[in-house]
Amino acid sequence: MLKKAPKKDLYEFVRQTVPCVGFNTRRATRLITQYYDKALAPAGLRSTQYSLLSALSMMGEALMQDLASMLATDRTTLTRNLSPLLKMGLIEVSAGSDRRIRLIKIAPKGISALERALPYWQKAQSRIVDSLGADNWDQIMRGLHQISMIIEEN
Amino acid sequence: MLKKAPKKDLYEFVRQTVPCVGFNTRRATRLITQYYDKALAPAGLRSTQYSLLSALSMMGEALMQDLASMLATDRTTLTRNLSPLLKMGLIEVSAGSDRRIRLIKIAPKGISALERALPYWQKAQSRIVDSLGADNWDQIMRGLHQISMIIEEN
DNA sequence: ACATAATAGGTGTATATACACTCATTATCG
DNA sequence: CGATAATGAGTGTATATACACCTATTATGT
Repeated sequence: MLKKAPKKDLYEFVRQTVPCVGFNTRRATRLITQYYDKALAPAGLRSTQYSLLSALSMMGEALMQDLASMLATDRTTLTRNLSPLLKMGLIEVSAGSDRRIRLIKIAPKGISALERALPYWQKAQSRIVDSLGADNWDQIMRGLHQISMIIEEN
Repeated sequence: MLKKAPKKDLYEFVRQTVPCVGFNTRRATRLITQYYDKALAPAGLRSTQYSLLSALSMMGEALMQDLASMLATDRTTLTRNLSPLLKMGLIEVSAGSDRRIRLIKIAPKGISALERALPYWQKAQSRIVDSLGADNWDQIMRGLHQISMIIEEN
């Protein structure tokens, strides 16, 4: 029954029968991640890796915990996410005066990688934002941040 | 600098400096998934598992591919997602007349698990939707479906 | 009928994600 | 100053995710 239904009907079906906030955001995010992963593939980066490098390029040197807050990932997830970037030489890790601390920094090779990836990201991004309209996207993004605040403010 | 900033400032910072659709949806989805995972933990289910059982309870018997379309996951991801549910005895897999096909069905034990989880889900869900307002959430959800359509219609 | 296409699904591998637990280092309090 | 608490980070394990590649079965064209 679902097999032959056009995509649009499937969306209606899903939207009307699964009201769960988690289900719908996760579903959309899977599609979005697949989309950006494919778009960034020619630059040799995955979505998460691009985001991480992007965040690092804006933050300068960062502690694991600051980065984890920024990305809203678990601290231990970040350790695993950094590992392929470290292996590729795109980031650098150094020790602070407090010997518990690791300072994470984007490496020159990481900056090159970001620059190489930028046009691919831009193309993927604008195809979505242009279709949505900037105002519409801004509304959605604000909504997502509202949800984030509701969750974290507890 | 980020360390001592209140959460609200962090959101503003993130929103203004990382415009990426993928980054923002993934970030919010991480928080949302963590939230539902915690909420559903007393019932012994993760978010994905609850969604899967939920979808199955609505679809009746389903092919792998229909289920994959419904959830917008890769076919092979679904195989792995089903495995813990199968191990817990919450779903059943049978063969169709076409011997390539696997028919997936929720098991009686799965229905019980869903029923046990429902009040936990309801509480988590309404805390978000009540805070957002139903109209607001509906807008966001429509926005996410719009993005999904833009991506899949290509 | 047989060679070839198409279809349904699984495995190997790599990354993404988080919890429970652990280790090392620093801060704090008596 | 020394015992204890707090802090910063890593590992073990399990699930989530998808791509490349593979197997088995069915459909199709001549």
